[in-house]
Amino acid sequence: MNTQNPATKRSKRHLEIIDVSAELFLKRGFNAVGVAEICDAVGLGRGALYHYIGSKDQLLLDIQERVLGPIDWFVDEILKLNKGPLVGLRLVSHVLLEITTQRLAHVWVYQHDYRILDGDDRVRFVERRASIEMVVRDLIANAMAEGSFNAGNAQLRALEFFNHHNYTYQWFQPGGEWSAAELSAIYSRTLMTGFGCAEGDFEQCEAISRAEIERLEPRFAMEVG
Amino acid sequence: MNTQNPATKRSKRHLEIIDVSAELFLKRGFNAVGVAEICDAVGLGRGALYHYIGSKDQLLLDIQERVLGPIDWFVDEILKLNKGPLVGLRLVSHVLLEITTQRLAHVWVYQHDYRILDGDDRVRFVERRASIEMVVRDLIANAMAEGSFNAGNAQLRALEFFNHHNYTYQWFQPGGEWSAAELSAIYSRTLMTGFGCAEGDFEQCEAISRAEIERLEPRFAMEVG
DNA sequence: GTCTATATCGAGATAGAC
DNA sequence: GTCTATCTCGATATAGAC
Repeated sequence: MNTQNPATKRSKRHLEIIDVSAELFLKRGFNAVGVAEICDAVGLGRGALYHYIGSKDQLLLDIQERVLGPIDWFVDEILKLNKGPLVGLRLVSHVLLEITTQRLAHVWVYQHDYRILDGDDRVRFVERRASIEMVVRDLIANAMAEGSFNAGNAQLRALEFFNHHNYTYQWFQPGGEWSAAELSAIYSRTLMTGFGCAEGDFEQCEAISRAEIERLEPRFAMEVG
Repeated sequence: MNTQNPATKRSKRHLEIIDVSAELFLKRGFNAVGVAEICDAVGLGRGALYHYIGSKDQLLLDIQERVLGPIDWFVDEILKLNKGPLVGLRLVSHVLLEITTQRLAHVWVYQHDYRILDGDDRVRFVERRASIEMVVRDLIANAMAEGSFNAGNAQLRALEFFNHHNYTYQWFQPGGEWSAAELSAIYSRTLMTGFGCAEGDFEQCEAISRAEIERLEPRFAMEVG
């Protein structure tokens, strides 16, 4: 498989197909769902479907883009803000969980079916993922340097950070007991305290972060919607 | 798909096929690997392969058994030990990471391809997984009750515990920087401290746990090997 | 136990009328 | 843009000789 990067603006219909497909892939995985099933779900014949999607593999890339696109945007905003490493981490936590909950099906596919990619698509995917991981690692290294966290291996701490967030899609239930905002606050407290952050520092970080989240929210909603 | 539960003792050859298959599924997923490829990898024709595996779906169940079997065994031992909730959690952490690192390919398949199961197989799988989760939730509830952890929602804390552990297979590299034992110690410290556990309590738990791990190790090796 | 040949099915994708 | 008919391929599984 080797597919072009999607540069074109997608029609409303195309977006609908992408989102419906993600829901189908969620249940049994990308490979187990046939294009016939997608046709039924969106109410189109084979010909019309292929007119939009190009290929089934391209559909996988489009689903991934709807995960990584908003995250990349938000992470850029975080770096521009430059409010210190603790706030930075708290905001990364926020965006990871917002996407997990708002695009749950897409995240399932993103996390599970990327192994189907090969060639340039695979390379691009891995690089993009690595760049977000580097941002987190650097934030953690800065938090250690300024004394907010205990000294330690920043790389391993970053892996712990992603562990803690990236498994959430496995059990999260929309309309259940917890919202993304609540989970982010709880996860961040557990992690930062566990990394040696003082209570007072965390509370201060929490207050600043909440204000920034509120400020960024409308633009983020535009980006995701 | 609906497959019988594997009750029979498996031959050495059969085990080899199961393990080689897990390695193949690791890279591109269960559905993307054909039986032809498995035949090539183990050096058998179709007929001989099917003589051992019964069906490709049964292979999936056998792989899962090689993850859940040792975990169930170890968790039973932990409950029999009854050394308090902190030690219990520390030992669950240990076994989860030992299996993740010693059976990395199997864990990939276990985590990724269980959605292919349906009917009774799916039900059994989910129930088995839930019973381990309940053990952890109860240990956490006990830790809260005895004051070792801050008060809070034990269910959510259990989800955080599994988040932190169960994503490790995604990035763990055999022969890399960290061993399962090291990761377990680090994860447990992060989580317990993050859950409000005092340093001293954790150190005491750590000492007891290490002794128990050493004591159980030979029998665990038998179980896994 | 192991082989080869084959049955049977459903997959992704395309052609070409409308 | 959308449809139906069809192409081509590779999948799991089985049959039956050795």
